[in-house]
Amino acid sequence: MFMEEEKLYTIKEFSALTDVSTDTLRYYDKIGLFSPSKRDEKNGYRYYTLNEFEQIGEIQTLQQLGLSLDEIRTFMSDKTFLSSYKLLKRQYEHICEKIDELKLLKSYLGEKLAHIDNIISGQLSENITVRYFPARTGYCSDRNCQDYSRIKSESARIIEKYNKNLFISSSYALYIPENELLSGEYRNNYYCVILDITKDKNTKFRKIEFSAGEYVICRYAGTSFDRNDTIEKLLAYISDNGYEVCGDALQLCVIDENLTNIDSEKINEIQIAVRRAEKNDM
Amino acid sequence: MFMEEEKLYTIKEFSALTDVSTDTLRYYDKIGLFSPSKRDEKNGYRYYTLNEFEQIGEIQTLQQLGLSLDEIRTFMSDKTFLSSYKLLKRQYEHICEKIDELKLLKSYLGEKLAHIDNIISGQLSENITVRYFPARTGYCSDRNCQDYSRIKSESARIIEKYNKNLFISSSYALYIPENELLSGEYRNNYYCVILDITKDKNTKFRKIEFSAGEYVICRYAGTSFDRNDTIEKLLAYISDNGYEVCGDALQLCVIDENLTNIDSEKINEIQIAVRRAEKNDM
DNA sequence: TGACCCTCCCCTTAGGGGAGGGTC
DNA sequence: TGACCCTCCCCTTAGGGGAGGGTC
Repeated sequence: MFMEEEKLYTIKEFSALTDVSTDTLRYYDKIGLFSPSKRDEKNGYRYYTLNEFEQIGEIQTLQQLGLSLDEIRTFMSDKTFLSSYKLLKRQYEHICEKIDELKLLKSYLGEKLAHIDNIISGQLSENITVRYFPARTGYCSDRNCQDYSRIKSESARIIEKYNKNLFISSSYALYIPENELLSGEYRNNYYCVILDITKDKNTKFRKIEFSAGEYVICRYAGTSFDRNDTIEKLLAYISDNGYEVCGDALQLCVIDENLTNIDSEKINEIQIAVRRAEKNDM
Repeated sequence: MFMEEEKLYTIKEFSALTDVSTDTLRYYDKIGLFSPSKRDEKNGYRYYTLNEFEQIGEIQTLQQLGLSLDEIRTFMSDKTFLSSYKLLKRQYEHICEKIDELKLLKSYLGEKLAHIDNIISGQLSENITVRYFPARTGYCSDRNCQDYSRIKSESARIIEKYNKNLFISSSYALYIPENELLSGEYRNNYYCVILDITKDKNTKFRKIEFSAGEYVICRYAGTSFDRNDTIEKLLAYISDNGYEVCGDALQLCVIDENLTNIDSEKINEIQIAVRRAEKNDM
C-alpha cells in the first residue's frame, strides 16, 4: 500500500529539482498558474510534492512552444483532447515557420561571413589582378552622389522596395562609364548601381549591363571617394600590359559602412573591363 | 548634378515605406536610436528622407538577429570591422543553436502528433487484437497508486531526473503482474512503470522486462482505473481462443491527463502477454 | 546563528493605445 | 473639415533584485 507520507519539498529544493527559480515559483503561485500542494498556515511557507513535478514540466514545455502564461493557464484549465490536438498542431506549424525564418537568416549571415572570411584571407593586398567575370546586369542612377548619404538614398531609390535584409545581404556599388574613365571625369562623378535586381515594372532607372569578359581589378583601403590613385594605377597597368579599356568600370564596396564606421577600414574594389589591345606594331 | 531637394517623407509615409509603425518610429526617436533627418521647429513634425531608409533596415535586421535596442545602439555608434565581424559570428552561432533547439522540439511534437493521428485513424475501436511486441524493459514501482496524482508523483520518482519534455514525449504506463492478473488482485492495485529509460546508478526501483512475443490487446475509453471490464473481456478472449497468459500485462495510457482533463476522453490500452495454451485434448 | 522563507515594491523591453490638442 | 501630427500617460510580460522582517 501507499501509506507513507509524501515527501515535502521546500521552495528551494523544488527549485533545484525542476530548474525553475524560486522567484518564478512564487510568481506562478501569485498569478494562480501553479501553486504548491501545501502551505504552512502559520508562516506561509510553500511545500511542494512530486505531484507538481510534471505540471511544472508541462508549463515549461508550453512556454517553449511559445504560449504566454495566460494562454497556458487557459489551456490547462480546460484541456480536452481536441483543444490539445489543435494546440499541438498549431504550435507545430508555428515552429516550422520559425525554423524556416531562422534558416533564411542563417543563410544570409553565412554568405556575409563567407564573404568577410574571403576578404580577410585574401589579405586585401593592393595587387592588381586580371579576372574573368560573367555578364552582370543592374539598375543605375545618373545622379552624382558625392557622399555616403547620397549613395544611400540613391540606392534606396533604385531598390524602391524596402528590403529588411539589405544590411547583411548586399553592398553598395558604383559604376564608372567608360567615357568618364577615359576623360578623367570620374574624378568628380559617382553613380550608384544596384546589381542583381530584377525590376519588371517600368522604372525611372536605366538598366545597365556589364558584359562578360576580363576585368583588371584592384582593391584599396579607404572610402568610396578615395579611388583616384587606384584608378590611375589600373589605367597605367592596362596600357603597360597591352590591354585596353572596353566598357564601363565597376566599383564594389567590399567593406562598407554597414561593417565599419572607420574610413581607413573600408575596402573598395575597382573592376575595369578590358580586352587585349589591337597591336599597332604588328 | 544632384541639386534637387531630397524628397521629405512624413512619419506616416516613411512608416508605409519601411513597414515600421509610426509608434515605433517615435519611440526610436525618443530613445535616441534613430531620428528623422529634419524636424519642423514650429510644429515638431518629423520628416524623413531616403537616407534613413537603410539605417532602419539595419536596426530591423539586428533586432531579428536577437539584439536589444540598447545593444543595437551601442553597436551602431561604434562600429568597426572587428566588432561587426564578431557580432555577425556570434549571432550566427546563436541562430544555429536556436535552430537546433527548435528542431528538437519539432521532432518531439511531430512524434506526439503522429501518435495522436494514429489513435484517431485507428478509430479507437474496442476490438480485441493480437500483436507481436519486441522485448521491452522499464523500471517499476511497487507502490499502489490509486489515483492520478499518485501515478504522477511515483512516475516522477522513477524518472528522478527532471525532464522538461515529459509532457510531449511520454505517457504514463502501468503494469499488472501475472499473478495478480490471474488472482483478480489487479482490481485493487495499480503499479507504475516507466518504459525505455536507462538508469545506470543503483536505484530503489526494480528493473522489469516484458518479453518479446504475442500480446492480446484492447483499448477502452475512460480513466486508468476503469480497466476491470476490459481486462475481464481480454481474459475471456484468451481462454476462449486457445491462449494462456504467460507474463505480466502492460497498461498504456494512450490518451492521458496530458491531453485531456475529461475522463471519458482518456484512452487506455491493455496488453496481456499470451502464448498458445498446451492442448490438453490432444 | 546562518541559511531560508515571506511579502511588498520597484524595475526592465519594446512599443500599443488612447486622450487632448494643434496642423496641413 | 478630415486626415495627420504632436506630447503625455497608462499598460503589457515574466519575472529579477532588493529591503525588511520572520523562521528552522
